[in-house]
Amino acid sequence: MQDEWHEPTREEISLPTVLGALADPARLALLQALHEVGESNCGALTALSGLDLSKSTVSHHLKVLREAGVTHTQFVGTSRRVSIRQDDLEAACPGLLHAVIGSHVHA
Amino acid sequence: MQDEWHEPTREEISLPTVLGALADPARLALLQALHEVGESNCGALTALSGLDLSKSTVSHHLKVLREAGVTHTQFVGTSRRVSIRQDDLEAACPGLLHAVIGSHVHA
DNA sequence: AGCATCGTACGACACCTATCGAACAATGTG
DNA sequence: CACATTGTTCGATAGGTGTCGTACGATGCT
Repeated sequence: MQDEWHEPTREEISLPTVLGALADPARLALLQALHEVGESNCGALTALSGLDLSKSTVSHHLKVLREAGVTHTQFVGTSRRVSIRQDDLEAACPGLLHAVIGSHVHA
Repeated sequence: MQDEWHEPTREEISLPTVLGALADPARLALLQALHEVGESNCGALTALSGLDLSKSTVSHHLKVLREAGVTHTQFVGTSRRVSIRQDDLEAACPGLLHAVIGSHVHA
């Protein structure tokens, strides 16, 4: 496969798209878990987030986060290393990530 | 008609729902206009936001914002007075409104 | 009363989305 | 090489969403 996906550049990150990516309890849970653990792979993230979703669904959610510019994904063997693009998000939507992570998610 | 709609209490405001309400360029534009002008009615808001949308569509968007707990709506004659629930939002999702309003919306 | 104005509600349409299972590709391990 | 592991992709399906036009209701004005 390729070495990386297409992820939006910092300038391409758009507020509505980011908000849309975060407007889902499952993705918020994934983001929360990711924030607590720093970086992780898909499988571990599924467990950490406490979500009961199929592999394909989690893969879909991570894709949405990635394509919105929220997360960065690297290929590591058969696994993926997912992390939050904190600096890029701070530049594109100042304060947003902190506000979202700060709120305890009462869905 | 009645005197007010059902709007969620401060405790009922949920992060995913608020994010979902904000995850639309039209609603962000309405919110931006509302923030600049303080409070307004539906018609004026449509003009101020620079949106080219039908009455029913704007009405729909304002309903989404209202039901998410983002805005408060009062009946004033045949018109409506719409305002942002700044305090409630700050209590439910600290920093979120400021972060969203702060970002210049490049949709 | 009659009419205009402001906004909501409804039905319709096209489109997007969350979810799943199954099939597939890539890599690591015996 | 055969097999297990990790994710992605595809097809399907059910349900949500943005948009519009039209019809309606409430209020104000003449």
